[in-house]
Amino acid sequence: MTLKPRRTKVEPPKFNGKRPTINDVARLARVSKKTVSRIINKSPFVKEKTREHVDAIIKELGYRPDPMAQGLASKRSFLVGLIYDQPNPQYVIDMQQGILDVIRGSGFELLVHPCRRQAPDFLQNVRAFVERQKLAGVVLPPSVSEDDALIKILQEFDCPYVRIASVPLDEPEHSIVTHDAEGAQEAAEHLAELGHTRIAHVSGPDTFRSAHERRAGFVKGLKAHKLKLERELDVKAAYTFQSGLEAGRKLMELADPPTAIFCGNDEMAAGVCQAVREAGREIGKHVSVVGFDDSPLASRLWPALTSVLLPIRLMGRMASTRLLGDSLIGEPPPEEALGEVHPKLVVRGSTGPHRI
Amino acid sequence: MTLKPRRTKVEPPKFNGKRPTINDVARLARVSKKTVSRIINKSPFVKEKTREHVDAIIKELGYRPDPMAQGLASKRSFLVGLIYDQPNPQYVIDMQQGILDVIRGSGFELLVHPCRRQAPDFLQNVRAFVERQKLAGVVLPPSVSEDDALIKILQEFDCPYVRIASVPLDEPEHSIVTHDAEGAQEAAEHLAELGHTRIAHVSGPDTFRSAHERRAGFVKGLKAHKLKLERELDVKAAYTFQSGLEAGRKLMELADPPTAIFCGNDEMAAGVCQAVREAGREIGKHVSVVGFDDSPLASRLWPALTSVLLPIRLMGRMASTRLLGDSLIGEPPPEEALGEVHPKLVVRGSTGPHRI
DNA sequence: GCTTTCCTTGACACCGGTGTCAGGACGCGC
DNA sequence: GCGCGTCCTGACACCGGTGTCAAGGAAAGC
Repeated sequence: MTLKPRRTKVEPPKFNGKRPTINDVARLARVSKKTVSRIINKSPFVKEKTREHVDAIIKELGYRPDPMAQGLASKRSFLVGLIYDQPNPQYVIDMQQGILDVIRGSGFELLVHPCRRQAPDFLQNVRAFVERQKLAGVVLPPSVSEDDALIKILQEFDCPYVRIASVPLDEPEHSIVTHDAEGAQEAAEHLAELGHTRIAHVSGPDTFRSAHERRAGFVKGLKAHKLKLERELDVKAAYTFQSGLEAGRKLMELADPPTAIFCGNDEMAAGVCQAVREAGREIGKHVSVVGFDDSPLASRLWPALTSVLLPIRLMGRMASTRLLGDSLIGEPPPEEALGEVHPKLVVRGSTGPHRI
Repeated sequence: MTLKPRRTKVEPPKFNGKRPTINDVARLARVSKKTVSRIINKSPFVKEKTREHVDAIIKELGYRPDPMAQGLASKRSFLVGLIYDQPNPQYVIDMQQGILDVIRGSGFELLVHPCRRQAPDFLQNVRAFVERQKLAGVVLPPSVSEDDALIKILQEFDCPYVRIASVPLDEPEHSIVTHDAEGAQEAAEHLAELGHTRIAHVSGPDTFRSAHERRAGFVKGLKAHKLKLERELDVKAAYTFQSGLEAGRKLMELADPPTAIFCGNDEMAAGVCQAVREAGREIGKHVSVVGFDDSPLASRLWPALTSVLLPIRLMGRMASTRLLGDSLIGEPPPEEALGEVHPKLVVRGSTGPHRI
């Protein structure tokens, strides 16, 4: 309830009781409103001296352009859209936070638009959203980033976009690549090096490209150790806890159950852990489990989950930096200017050496 | 990758290659644009026949008013703000989802605005946000809902708001009450009825009213069973996993540690569970643990966490229903029209009878 | 010195709606 | 038939910016 006392309210000098407009600035600066407009838009065709003079008045008045008016006139808003179909709350929050890290203070705002890609009106819905809001750009995490029809619509409306994908796309300037396969490969090798040979995989749904990538990287990692993914140890699930639980039960019921399980994400890994326990076996001892995402959940489980870390917040920063580019004030930190990230395995208690 | 085939694109009849405007509608309907404006704003001063005629043209053209233009002219946008300072991702996601449940399809959109209430520029920041965007309304979950200075700013800009609070406020028409104390009381009684007498509490930070309420309700529940909260069993934490872990360790180091622990939220409960395990004791057997929120985390832990359920998504629906009221199409479901919710204890494996 | 060219600025229409207010149509009482 | 109130509609200015284009002034070329 008690907070530090705040600075006394800094009342910005108001004009005639209300917000100053571009007309007020123009009048006081004795220039046309068009010149003021040029200055707030950083047009290069303004004499240095004029700019300084007007900038001073702008600061004095505390003038800030009205986004609605700008939007109406220029047919482009200052809203960034985040369109997603993601079951994982932490992913969404981190992504939002990353985008906000970048746009904060730049005059842009974040509009969130969850959707269900499977819904029959998905495209109509997104089309209406994009068309009406005249978005400054949209960030597309998986799996919407993989929807070609959606991309077409965005192009049709000249709406800039950045796709976040697990593999390089044909338009690198509009994408952030996460190389999921590398992380999965690392996970497989980690388990193989612990001596496991009967290693199972619980994969995400077909509708996610990442599910394929993670599985493929995993298989590749196994192959590097002369192992392969047995058919009965290759289970499909849905990136949800419940589906992981069911997949885990199926694996535990096998005549010769696996001693290690790599899961396509942490939610499913949590479900698998529960199934392992139900079967009376101990995580990290009888059965090693690895997740993917390194969500907070991973460290809250017991034993804590070994998982593949994806720097989602950084990805959000990268995506919005790409999107807005020069519209932003100042140079972005170098790491944000990149277009790729690499997953990293975080080893915790849920994986341990194979016991005979 | 494979999705059900979608309906073929329903191309809305466009006007001259671009979106139809109010002028197009007016011209085709042979009325003034003002009359069209009246119709889209559901003004009662329009003859039934005129309305039908114009509505037909609107539908035929697929006309939708431009939110920017409406915003500029009416000085009010169609954006709903969610201003929050919440460490719990699941809370935020659920709240967002609840709001979106209601506004979807009504032309409103959701703008997210996380902030740190402790930051020196907190008020300036929110003020700028509200002033510039001319929000249709804002939803204020705890703890920002408890900030009187913030409320004043919103009133100053005539920005409608709904506060979500753990106790009734002095403006019931602008608030959703969650009665946290009831849930905490229920948790205390549950533990007492299991035979526990040395019951600890790990509370949230002072900056959250809910932390007080939950503690107070808990104490009340104890009192009903002639128990009281010992000073050494009353630990303050910060609603985070890490702080819960530290609080749990402190409790486990006591000469006479508690046999049951009620935590102000699930994150802290997860930390406490970990501390209990570190101390070599078993959850639900040697030490019972109860959380608050019933977040997904609760059911993913092992044993699953007994927790107090708060219907956050419903709260989000209620809040936005209140906010937008008549601007929404159709009647809201009765449950959403209410202004109160009541927490409910969900018993799982983390609590069990006291053993001597 | 005069013309040409480039740079800088402003006038004005326009973006797509809403607010104000005046005026026409209509029904009613006398 | 006239006056009056009610109901409905449209003309027009306006919201606060941006796009277009032409003009003014300075610098460069002859």
